[in-house]
Amino acid sequence: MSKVRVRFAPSPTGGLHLGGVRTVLYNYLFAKKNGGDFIVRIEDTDQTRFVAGAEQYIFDCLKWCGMKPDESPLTGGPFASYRQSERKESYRTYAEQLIKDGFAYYAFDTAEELEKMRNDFKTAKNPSPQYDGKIRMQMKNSLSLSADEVKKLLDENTRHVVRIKMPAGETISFTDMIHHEVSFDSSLVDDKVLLKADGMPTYHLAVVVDDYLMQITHAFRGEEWLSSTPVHVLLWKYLFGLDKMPQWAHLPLILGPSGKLSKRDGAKYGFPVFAMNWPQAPAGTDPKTNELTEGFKERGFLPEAFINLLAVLGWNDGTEQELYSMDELISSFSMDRVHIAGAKFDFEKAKWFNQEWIKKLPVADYLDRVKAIFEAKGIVITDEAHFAKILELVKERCTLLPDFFDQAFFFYQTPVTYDEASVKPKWDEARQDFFTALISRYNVLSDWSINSIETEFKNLATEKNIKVGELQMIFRVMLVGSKMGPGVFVIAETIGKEETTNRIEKALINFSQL
RNA sequence: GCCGCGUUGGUCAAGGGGUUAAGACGCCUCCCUUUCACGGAGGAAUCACGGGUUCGAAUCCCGUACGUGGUACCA
Repeated sequence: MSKVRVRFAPSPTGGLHLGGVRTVLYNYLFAKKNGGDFIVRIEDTDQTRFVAGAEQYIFDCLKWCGMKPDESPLTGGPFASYRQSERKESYRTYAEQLIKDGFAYYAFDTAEELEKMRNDFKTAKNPSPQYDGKIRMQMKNSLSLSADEVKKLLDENTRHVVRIKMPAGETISFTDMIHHEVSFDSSLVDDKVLLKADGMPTYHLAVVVDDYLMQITHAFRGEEWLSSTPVHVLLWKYLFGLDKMPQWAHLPLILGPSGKLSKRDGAKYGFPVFAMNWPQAPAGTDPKTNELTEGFKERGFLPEAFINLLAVLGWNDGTEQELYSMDELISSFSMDRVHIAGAKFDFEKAKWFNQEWIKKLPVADYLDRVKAIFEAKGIVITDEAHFAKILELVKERCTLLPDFFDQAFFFYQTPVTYDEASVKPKWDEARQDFFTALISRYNVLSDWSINSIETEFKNLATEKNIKVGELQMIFRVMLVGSKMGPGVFVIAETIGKEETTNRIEKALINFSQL
């Protein structure tokens, strides 16, 4: 038996969104689990919507997520090319063969004629008439026209497409790894276009031919493809034999808060829908969408968290485990535990995954990204080891990467404003006296460690007969500006003796006005 | 309209004839901490509806409703 080969086939007409990433992920996990190959091919047959740069974008996303393909347009491999536009000729050959065998036919109808047909046959009961067995003899094609007429049209290079001739009254059934047995009545499926007038194949012809040529064993895709699977099954039967057909798995959809998750206006939900920023909106769409769409990466997600949350949205291994690394996913994943029903995406839960991964991973893993956030806000990090210590101190209170700035900026910036409302009720001469004395004590403190800083503080409080608790709160506001952050004495230790006493002094001046 | 697929708390979900119907997110209360968070202990909240089958149904069957996908020379 041949090795497992799965493929992901994005079309470069938009960003790589949640559903797309999860589809890749399940493909990837299945391939890795079974020691097979994971290949990526590009479905760039839709010239009018093709977006330059999209291919690179998709690969950048996959790379960020940790899913490097074994074969792809960018990595090469034995079945190159992996771009459908570069395989154009082979599709034509197969289309001609189908016609020769009586499974397909030429259709010469123009766009106007098709539109006319749809209008003429449109009724309340049938709002969208199909080009199917019931009406194809009334259209302009090699079935309805005489052989001479067809030859003439062909000789004159009349624009035409190739359509599949759907049989009447057959039940087409197939096995899906998730949905199990699925069947369709062939009379209800239309004569799909296989080869477009420009010579490009449609998805229907291309998947079948490419899956065959690239020896794909398992084809996993979104559930939106389920309805067109009968066409693909027939094509396999006519062209290569059902025994060579890959195993199908139609993955459940990821839904938005109200209905389907749409790629367009990703801003609508208040959370990203793309893996990474998608720099160009698809050509030909609403100019309104032509703005920068936010990605999970840019929002401050860790790839580990992003992969993890997507993996368990539609699959679980039956245990209570929720946090999985990529390696754990590979060993736990199984297709038969993928859910049938679609799942609503919950951003709150997504954030929880990120928070867990921030806590779980060493800060070194994301230090560079956080550093960039600080530098973008004007804080230059010169001592990375010190920076790492600070991140370690605040990591458990960060959900998204940008939170590190909000949680740790005060290590680098002396407060300019203070939470006076908290200090004012407690502020009096005794406290002022205490902190004035504290400066002198700290100035002569030889061991600037958290323990001695704290001991000195508490000793002085005892001497002055003031409760330590409220002094700590005031001390915190002096150092941070507000009631936030890790333990006060850790903060003092981290910013150093000089900065600590400076901040106390500065606060003393401010508080004297209270 | 037609065809396909689906339906366990607000969300993700386990459970596939007998369970007090797990767990997680979110929400609420309390503890810890005179900051926030983390952590800990609790709480509210669920089998879409109607019929069967069965001693017994969230689980099996049939309808209905609702949701969702397709119905393009888009993928």
